[in-house]
Amino acid sequence: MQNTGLKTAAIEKISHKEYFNIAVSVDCVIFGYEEKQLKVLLIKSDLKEFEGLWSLLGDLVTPNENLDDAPYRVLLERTGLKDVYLEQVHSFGDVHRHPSGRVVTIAYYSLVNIKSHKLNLTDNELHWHNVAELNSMAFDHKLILDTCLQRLQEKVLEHPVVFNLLPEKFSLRELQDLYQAILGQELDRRNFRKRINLKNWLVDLNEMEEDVPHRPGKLYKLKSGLKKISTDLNRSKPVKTHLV
Amino acid sequence: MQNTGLKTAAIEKISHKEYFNIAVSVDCVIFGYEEKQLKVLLIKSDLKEFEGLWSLLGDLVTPNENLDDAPYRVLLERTGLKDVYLEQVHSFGDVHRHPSGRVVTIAYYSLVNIKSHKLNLTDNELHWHNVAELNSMAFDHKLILDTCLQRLQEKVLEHPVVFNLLPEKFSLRELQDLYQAILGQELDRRNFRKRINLKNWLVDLNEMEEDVPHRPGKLYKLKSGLKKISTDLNRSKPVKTHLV
DNA sequence: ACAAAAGTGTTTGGAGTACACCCATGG
DNA sequence: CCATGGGTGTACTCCAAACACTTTTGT
Repeated sequence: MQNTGLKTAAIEKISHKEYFNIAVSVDCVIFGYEEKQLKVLLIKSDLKEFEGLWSLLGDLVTPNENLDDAPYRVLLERTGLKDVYLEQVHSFGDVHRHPSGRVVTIAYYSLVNIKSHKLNLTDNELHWHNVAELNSMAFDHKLILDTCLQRLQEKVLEHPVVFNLLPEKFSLRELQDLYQAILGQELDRRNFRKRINLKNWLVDLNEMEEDVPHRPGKLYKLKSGLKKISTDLNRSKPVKTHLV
Repeated sequence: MQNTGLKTAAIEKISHKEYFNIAVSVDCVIFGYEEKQLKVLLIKSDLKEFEGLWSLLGDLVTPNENLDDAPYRVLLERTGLKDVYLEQVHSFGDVHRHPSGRVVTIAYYSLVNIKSHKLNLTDNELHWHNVAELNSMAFDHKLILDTCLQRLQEKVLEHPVVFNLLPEKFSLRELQDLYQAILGQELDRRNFRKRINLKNWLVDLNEMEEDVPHRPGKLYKLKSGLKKISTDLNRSKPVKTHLV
């Protein structure tokens, strides 16, 4: 083969080395649910510039880990949880978004059951915040949170993901409360039940709630086969056009 | 104020400098439309590793440009077009996705009218490819293309974006052909027209097609106020729940 | 006259929405 | 018996889908 004018990757790397000067991070919007409120797990910023403000859990991507593995690592390190639901949402890369230097961050949200990891967050400066009450945050993290919440709101309408926030067994009332917390609006009970029924996501356990101060409701669980945990790129169905 | 244990950004930068070792690029899936086929603008790979394969138009993000500005720059440099429609889609960052080193790329798609920039692509190795006929590409660009196409397919169902691919004036037949090319399926003419009518996107120009070898159709244009060009984060309406 | 596409309407089914009453349990 | 939520059905409207004939123009 002659000299074709093509360059090898090795040569290209040399010619571009001044560009390898941007850090890449991931930020995780870790959603939880408790007492009828959607929560997000935050940490007190350790940067002087943002003293007193809260920030998302994130970390720089290390040179030898895949981008999509980084948020799993962050989750594991911070909450001890594996097999969480994670979805990549959006990248944020304004020049001055981070005071330490040029950091492009890729935002993910995850859904975790608060009860299942009460343990790991006693010592550090981690706290669950009510999403509805959050105002300013460190960096551009409020924007990231809003973007992820919006994505979650769209997601839950069509996909059975909220079950990652609930215990194994739950009543329809609990499920409805959760949807209301995520969507930020009240839903009609009868229509909600019809709609959930149509989705065919649930199995009736033939068990009842206990220790409730009123008539107990039936308990359900997510139908097996509808994997709770999954990543983003799993559209197997064709596009629903509504245009055919 | 005492020493609070907080670090300044400058100090943090020093402690993390070994991480500023990943390059960030953007890759643009530039869609066009011609002869009833959805096209994508590609360039012959200049890397020996991918000799003979085609790749998306992309570039490294420079240290002093905002992430979302980078794809505009790429578009401008490659096609001479400003004010194109651009949407950020997804980030790809597997460790070995790029032979030159660690490169995390953020994928965007854009919609351009092929006719409006015929000029700039004579010299270089740029060509419009039929999306439906593309198989292997350089890097992970086939995956990126597929992801962007999927996003485009979802987008066009609800948002008036396809008009960026059409001339100012068009017939409903042309519009339907375009939707069919994007969605990869045939649509019923009567239902399609009803649906488009419901969307209320178009203005009837009271003009007719000319020089067609059959009965001419009426011409329409996009209603003004429905800006053709826009970026991603412009959801003003609340979530449509279908659950209230 | 023929070819090619424009233009148009009806019927059916499914799903969203609004809405009100009785039931079961704990206190 | 009261409070609290559980559980249910109907009527209406809107939209998607399937489907066929007549009209207009160029050749």
